[in-house]
Amino acid sequence: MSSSVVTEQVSLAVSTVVFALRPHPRTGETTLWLPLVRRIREPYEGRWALPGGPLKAHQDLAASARETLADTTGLEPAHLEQLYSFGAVDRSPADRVVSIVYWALVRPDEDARTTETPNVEWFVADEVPQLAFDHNEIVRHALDRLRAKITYSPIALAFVPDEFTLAELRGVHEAVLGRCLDPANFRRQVLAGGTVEPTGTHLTGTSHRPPALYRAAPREQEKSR
Amino acid sequence: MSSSVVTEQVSLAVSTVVFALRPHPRTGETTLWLPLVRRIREPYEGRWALPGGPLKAHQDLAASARETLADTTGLEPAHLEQLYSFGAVDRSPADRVVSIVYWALVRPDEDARTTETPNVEWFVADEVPQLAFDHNEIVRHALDRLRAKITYSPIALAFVPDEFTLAELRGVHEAVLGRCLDPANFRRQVLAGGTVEPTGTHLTGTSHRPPALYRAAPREQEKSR
DNA sequence: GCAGTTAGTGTCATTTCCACCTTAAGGAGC
DNA sequence: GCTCCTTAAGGTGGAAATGACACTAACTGC
Repeated sequence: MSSSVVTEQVSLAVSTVVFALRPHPRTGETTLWLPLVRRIREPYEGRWALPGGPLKAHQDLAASARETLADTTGLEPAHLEQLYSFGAVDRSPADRVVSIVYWALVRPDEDARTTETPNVEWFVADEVPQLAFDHNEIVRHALDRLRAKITYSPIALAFVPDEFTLAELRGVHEAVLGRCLDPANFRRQVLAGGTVEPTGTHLTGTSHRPPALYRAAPREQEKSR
Repeated sequence: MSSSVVTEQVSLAVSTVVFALRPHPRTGETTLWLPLVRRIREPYEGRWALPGGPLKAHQDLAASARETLADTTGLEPAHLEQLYSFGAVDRSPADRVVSIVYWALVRPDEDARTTETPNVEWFVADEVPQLAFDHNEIVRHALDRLRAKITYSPIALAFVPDEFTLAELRGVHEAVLGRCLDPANFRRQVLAGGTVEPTGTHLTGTSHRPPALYRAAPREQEKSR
């Protein structure tokens, strides 16, 4: 009977898909990257996997995601949001693990502060190797969500510094969606949305017409979902 | 030490918010209802709560939701989808419980087959009493999601029988959104969407012009999200 | 046949979206 | 100084989607 109690055990983990923007190693275009952690024990020892860890009893879900991120990669993302929970019975070979997965966005300045260790490495999001568990499926899920959400939500702001030009913001959209956007129409849409406001200053030293700087507008309410 | 192991324990439950359409007891307009289960032990003994139960080690998440639904309410929903996972440390007084919550839609025919017991009762979704745990917040979350999703996804089909008139389908949208829709514009949008196809037959015996019957079109691909 | 009721179509004004053009404002080179 | 080049910023017009509403069609009940 005691052994059946052990097999009835379901353990709970929290993992995170972290996205940052960096130039693609071959094309040079900015694209999505994500950090992976090398597994140092079975199952899937040696394989790359999403950063994560077991949920502690005294910790909220998002707090757990933040902690393991800080511990393993040194990152403190600007945006963190629950993605989905994965709980297929056979997703881990021996034991039963349910993973609550978050996804996060980090700014370039934060991104540069990543801990560099042999067991943490960044990959182009669309070219990740074969991962441990069902993590390839999870990454796919996160990419789909990010690309869908950027079209109707101002999350792109989590990718840019406090003050930014509309061209920078457009660059984020273009990198995420993987296609060019009309500068004029993009400008209109963003300004009409009311999610950004001009700082009144301009960026100088650009060898062409200086663009206006903007910042995130104080939002009155944010739809979670 | 052994007692600290006990407090480190996190248990995992799966609950479901089930929606069905029924006439409002006062106004008579069809509105959203959901079944609640009376708690028969502490904590929150006697309070109403969402149907749910602990996750078993051999069961997928959705399967667990289906099973507890069948056991407690006798329902087999036409649509079942993961909503969100709730894991605040203080959401259950004594122990630590993380709930993975699904939401479901049932057709009227299925709805009528509900098990009637003193411990299961249906409530108007916008008028639920104070519930156990954070279940009021969860219901609010599910309502928001349903109302958002019905505007860009053909989930309304999960509320109607195999063959239906466009007026019925429009009634579903109106009940969920709580406002009237223009019949002409609704028809155009639905037909342009390609999610339904005419059966070629008409509904007879209506004491006015017989409406055409439709069924769900075989969808090539469905976006999860 | 006529009234009443709902199904289904047509129309038109308004808005949004999208492609593209024009002008503005700087620096670099001469 | 002037011209060239590059990017910012705004304007324009056509296509498409949206929404309000009029109109015709088909049936029942009297």
